[in-house]
Amino acid sequence: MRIATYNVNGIAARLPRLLEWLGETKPDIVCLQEIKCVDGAFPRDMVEAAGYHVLVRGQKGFHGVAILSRAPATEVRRTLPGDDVDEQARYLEADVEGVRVASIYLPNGNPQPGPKFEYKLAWFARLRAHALTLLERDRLTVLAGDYNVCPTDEDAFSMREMVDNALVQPQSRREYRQLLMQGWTDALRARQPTGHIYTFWDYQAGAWDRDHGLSIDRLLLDPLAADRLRAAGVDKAYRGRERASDHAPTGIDLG
DNA sequence: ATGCCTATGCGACATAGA
Repeated sequence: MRIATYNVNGIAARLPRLLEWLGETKPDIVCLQEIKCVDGAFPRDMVEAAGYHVLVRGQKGFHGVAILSRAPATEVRRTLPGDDVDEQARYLEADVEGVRVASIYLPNGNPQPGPKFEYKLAWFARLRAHALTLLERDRLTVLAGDYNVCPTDEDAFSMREMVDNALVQPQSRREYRQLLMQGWTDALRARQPTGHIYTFWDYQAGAWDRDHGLSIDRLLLDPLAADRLRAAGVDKAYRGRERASDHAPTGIDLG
């Protein structure tokens, strides 16, 4: 079973790329982030015609997540517990063929310090609390998405350029490390312990051509899923295509 | 030190992204 995560940076602008990628790589489950549209504006018909069921948690203009699946999906929750007034569409959780999967769009947190950074850390803490309850279920679980954190210096092209960025701050890294320590396995790091595994290249300053990337999109596996991990990788070529997202699709193969 | 680039919204620039 192939499970992938893809921050599309606007589903309207990215639909040709998405359909192309679905047709060429045929993932079973896809977690999308930054669809940037309300539920009703998601191009459901086109995606269904490509052979996928669609769950959407949208928002006007910003953020927004979705889960696509070849098999029917049952929505489990569309908000992260712990804040009744949080309006931002950053979380969607579903069951697909016995796999619990979450599409996660963690807040960016820039500029830091400031309220956006505080929101990021608070959101991270809420995710940790909920992730613990998912682990306790002891079922096949995959938390896939844009975590907006570079856990180590190796996950950023330049620490000098990133030093003030929310993605590399000790507080952000601590939150991510605490999440992992619950018992999750970072699929890409499990398959490639050292070196760059970039998933994002900024549109600006020729970042793609210079390979100035960040490793921020990832799939976290519970112990049952980790036991079945066969492969993990970044579909890097899609970042270089016409009108690409600034993120590349990233995925795993579970045996 | 700053902007670089891209997408969206009721738009003719501002905001957000990372």
